[in-house]
Amino acid sequence: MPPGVLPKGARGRILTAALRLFADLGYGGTSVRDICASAEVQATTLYVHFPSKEDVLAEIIRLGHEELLRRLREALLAAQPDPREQLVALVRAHVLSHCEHAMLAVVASAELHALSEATAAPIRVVSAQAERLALDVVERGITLQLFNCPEPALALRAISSMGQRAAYWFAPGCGKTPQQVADTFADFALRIVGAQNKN
Amino acid sequence: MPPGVLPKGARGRILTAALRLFADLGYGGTSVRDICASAEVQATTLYVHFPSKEDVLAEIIRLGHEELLRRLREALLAAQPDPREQLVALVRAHVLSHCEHAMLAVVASAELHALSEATAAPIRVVSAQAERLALDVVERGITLQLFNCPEPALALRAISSMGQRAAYWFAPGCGKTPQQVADTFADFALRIVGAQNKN
DNA sequence: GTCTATAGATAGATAGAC
DNA sequence: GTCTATCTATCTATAGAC
Repeated sequence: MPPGVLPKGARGRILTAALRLFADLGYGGTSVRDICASAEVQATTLYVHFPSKEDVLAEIIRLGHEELLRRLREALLAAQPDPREQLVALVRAHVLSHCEHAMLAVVASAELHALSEATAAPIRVVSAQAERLALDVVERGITLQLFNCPEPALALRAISSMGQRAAYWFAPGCGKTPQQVADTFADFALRIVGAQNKN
Repeated sequence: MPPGVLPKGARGRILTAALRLFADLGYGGTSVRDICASAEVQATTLYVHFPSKEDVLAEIIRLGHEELLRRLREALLAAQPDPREQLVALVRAHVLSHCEHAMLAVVASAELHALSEATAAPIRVVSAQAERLALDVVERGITLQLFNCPEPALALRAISSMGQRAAYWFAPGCGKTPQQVADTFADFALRIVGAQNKN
């Protein structure tokens, strides 16, 4: 879990335990009893802090998507105005977030379908804002003739796919550091959009 | 479901219904009763054809991975010996398979963790064979100095990620045909590995 | 907030008549 | 192979004493 967003006490322990179990066994494969046992609270204490098991999942997924959007915004703000640098900054932040908070990213994307449509709707808004950030950068790069990319929408799908899947295969000790993966995938993103060399 | 692999009669209907439900609700979110109702058989008929719900999932996942491997092998055999053509053929087959059998691909990858390790092991072997095909092509391209690719393992991760994720977002009527996606992603793959122009 | 007890529904799986 | 009936376990969620 990203630092600072986790409530203290039983509520925070429940979220942490639920995240780990949802990532391992899936939402449907995890019981409220499992979560409470892992959080070391009584089997019914979850209902003191959340109305239902689904609300626990919703909170985790919301935290996941908001954390990603926050990091993408931060990266874009700190980048030089050159679309190439902006794309590199976005991809690096995207990949790092997925490697460093792999379980959160997995649950946030794989279990979104388990939420009711009403619960998922505001989360989809956050997710759409993140896509918008990247689309604006790519379109500006094309307009400035710095990118040679006939299918920008598919290019974005491809680039975000690389980062999303990293949450599944990346593990500390897999032979790469998150920074190496982020740097390499940022280079791949530049190749995909057909970025001109800087010099 | 790919043609020709589906048994006739109740067993085939059960597999078809289970695939749709696993894709929509997840393995843990689907009950045996749901499957039988959707397959229009009695609630206990599933146990005539399968020892357990997990065996239904295992069969679906096995079919999914074997179908993908079959298509990749076929594509590679039909390709010119130039690593660039081979990579294009593999990526096209990979993307087409994931677009045309999206539910199968989603279930085969997302629910693999729901299988016991003993059941998953032979399926992982099939999956490893598919990776091997692609790795051999990329390494040969590097050896022949047709590819400029300092991180071949990460390049393969990136390329397979594009195709895998396509199963999630692609839908008939999304504005692209499977062929368009396949052609575009094959081009992205060439860009990622830094393929030299042919002329 | 934490405990025991338990409601009410549903899960996977089985038995046996036909 | 199909049906009815059902076993046993487990699920989410609630009630109420402390």
